[in-house]
Amino acid sequence: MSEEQAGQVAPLLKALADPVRLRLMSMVLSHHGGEACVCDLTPAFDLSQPTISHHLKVLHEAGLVDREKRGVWVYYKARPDAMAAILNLFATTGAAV
Amino acid sequence: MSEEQAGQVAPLLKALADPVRLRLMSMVLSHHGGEACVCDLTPAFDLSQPTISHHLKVLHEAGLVDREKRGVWVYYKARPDAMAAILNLFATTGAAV
DNA sequence: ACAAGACATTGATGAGTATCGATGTCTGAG
DNA sequence: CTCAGACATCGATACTCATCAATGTCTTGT
Repeated sequence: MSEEQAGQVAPLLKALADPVRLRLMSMVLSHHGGEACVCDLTPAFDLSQPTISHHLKVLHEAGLVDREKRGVWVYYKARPDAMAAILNLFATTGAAV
Repeated sequence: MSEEQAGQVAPLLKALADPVRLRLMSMVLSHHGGEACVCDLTPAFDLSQPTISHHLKVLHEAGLVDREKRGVWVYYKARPDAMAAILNLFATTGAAV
């Protein structure tokens, strides 16, 4: 794998490489409609609301989730292209095992 | 995904979530016999030998690679079970996209 | 025994990060 | 307009990490 490709994919993995963000991502993916608002996610953790907000921001800035404000609530949704990039990484590189 | 599962997989991703370690892993996987010695890996980077040794240690402690000393050289090899754990993560969780 | 080479470990430093409490911003209800 | 609630941002703190130079540990060749 090229140095450039590694530099592109590593930030995606970095954003996912946290138990909280991994669960957040999983919850967003498995939620009805593939999206979830913060109020759905926060209660599942023993963490403060600003901390969850921080983790969601990390996922968003990595390009893993989209953000949409509807009324009082903010909904997060997985970005298929980012997920595909990761799947592609392990499908090609990981297939050599 | 469960809190326990997240706590198990996150360290694996964390170990891979670095451009240098991603390339190291890729080089090990694509090398002849699925293994490579440090002398094969170090020259590919513009980093000091201790730094490469450090990254290999991180991959090893995460359980992603095995280590074997043969003569003067140390060979690193990917652990199929760890790779499978990651593949499984994205095959199940990521399939929902 | 000695020297050289391959790799690991140590110690230090600067950069990044997870977390919280406090505070700010927006939206809908009354 | 005012108030309450949902979420983000800010500032601070403690912790982790990537990197290097220096040094240590083996192993092989002479």
